[in-house]
Amino acid sequence: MNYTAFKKTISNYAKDFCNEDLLENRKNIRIKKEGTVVKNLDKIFDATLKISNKKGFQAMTMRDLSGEAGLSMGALYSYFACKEDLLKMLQSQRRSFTKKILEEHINRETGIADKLHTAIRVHLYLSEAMQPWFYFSYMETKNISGPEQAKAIESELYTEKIFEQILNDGEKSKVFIHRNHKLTASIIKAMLQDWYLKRWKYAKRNISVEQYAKYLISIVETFCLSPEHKKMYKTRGGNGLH
Amino acid sequence: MNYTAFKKTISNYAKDFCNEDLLENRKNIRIKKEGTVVKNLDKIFDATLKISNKKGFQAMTMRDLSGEAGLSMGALYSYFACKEDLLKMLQSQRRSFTKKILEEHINRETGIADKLHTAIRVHLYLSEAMQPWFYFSYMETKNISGPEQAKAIESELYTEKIFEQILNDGEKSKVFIHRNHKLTASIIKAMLQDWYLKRWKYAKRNISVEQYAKYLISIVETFCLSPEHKKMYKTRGGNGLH
DNA sequence: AGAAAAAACGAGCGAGCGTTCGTTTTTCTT
DNA sequence: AAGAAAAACGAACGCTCGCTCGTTTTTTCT
Repeated sequence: MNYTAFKKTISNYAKDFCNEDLLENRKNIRIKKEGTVVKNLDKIFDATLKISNKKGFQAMTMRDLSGEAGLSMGALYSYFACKEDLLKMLQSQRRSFTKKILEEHINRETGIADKLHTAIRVHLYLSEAMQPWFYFSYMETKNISGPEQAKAIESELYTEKIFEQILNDGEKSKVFIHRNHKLTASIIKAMLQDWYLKRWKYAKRNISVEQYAKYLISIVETFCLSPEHKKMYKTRGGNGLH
Repeated sequence: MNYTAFKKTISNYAKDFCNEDLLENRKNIRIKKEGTVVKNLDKIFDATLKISNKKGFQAMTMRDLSGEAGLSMGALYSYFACKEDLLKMLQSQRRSFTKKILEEHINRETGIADKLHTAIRVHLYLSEAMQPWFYFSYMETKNISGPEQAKAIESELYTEKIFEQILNDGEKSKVFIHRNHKLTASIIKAMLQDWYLKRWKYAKRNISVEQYAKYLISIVETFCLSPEHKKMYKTRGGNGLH
């Protein structure tokens, strides 16, 4: 699946998901009409990401946010109780969305090598579609309160575990050779993160998310795929190098 | 060279270097005795990194810093004019030190493959020895003022360029195969950065900097080394896999 | 259209920030 | 040991922050 197709499928998905997520925080929001909440929370979240990714969440003032979101100070506080709650809402919404999409795509695949491809590709596509949030989440994790920080770290390790599991399963069925899979999974995660942490760099060099995905997959396969499977894969249409 | 040996050589180095760097900012420091300046700036820098890496530089108050460094508010302001200047001093000192050490080690090597090994290894060792600063520098870059931010980005691209150059030279002399070296250099950088950005993770798993270096080198070589050189290297004592 | 409900508004509050400077303590000099 | 120079001190200042609440504007309902 290419990136354009992927983006279409998730933007349909996003609408249903948003309403679902709202129910949890509904009690803390003073606004009655559902439509208004969705519309304005969207503006608020976008503005938060835009400002925070420039100067940091802590340095963003509520006056900055008011200006960028096009809502008065008073209006803002109809949607959340305090600055920290705004962050909590934003984090929990995006995190559960990301998890859901990622799992669905991986579970759809049956072959081990395909699972690895898909995990890498979908993670990259997700981080491309929601780059501001992925960047934000990475950069702000250490500045947030204890319980929230724990959730962010757990989420990070969870993704890594997915890769480790795939590599372990692949070794059992002789698709991958023996390696330190925990370490390889860490390194895959690091390479995935570079895409959304340094987007400015890749944008300037005109490297598309598809190209990056291909390259990343080729590195991992060169390192992990067993010799027999390397050959199979080559005859199936190259491994995307160069 | 193992990490312990490396650390010894740079701590000797650091003392001379510190005095050298002082001269630049000497005019803004109200304290006369050189020894006092060196001692207290060290305390101030350490405290800054400790607090900032917990809650962010912007969130660190001068009262926090005063407490952690063991100096009064008034005393602090004898060493820098304002909070932002403190950051500038810290950044310029550590950045030029890092650059110097890295270059010296790489230039000492003559073989292309050795240059690649050394570049990876020394960068990892440096980031291990100065982990708080490397972490700080990465996390705070986006929050600092224009000119300082530009220097940080330039420094990031500079290191990447070193790797790209080595890979290009290596392809010419048939040590490395043809790849997109710019992209490979990016990815090497990403893997190096993961070491100091997620040290808590690697510490918990008891992975030493030497192990990580070995693993990283093996990934890069599996991907880049030409078939003939892969064989040569294996007979010379393995490539550190598993 | 007019009344009631909902949403948006923004000046103002107290707390806490970066920074200053008159004073006290420590160190050096003779 | 005493006076001078250097360094450290910390209460106080002006300003900006997160957040509130009485008021105004917009939307909904009959």
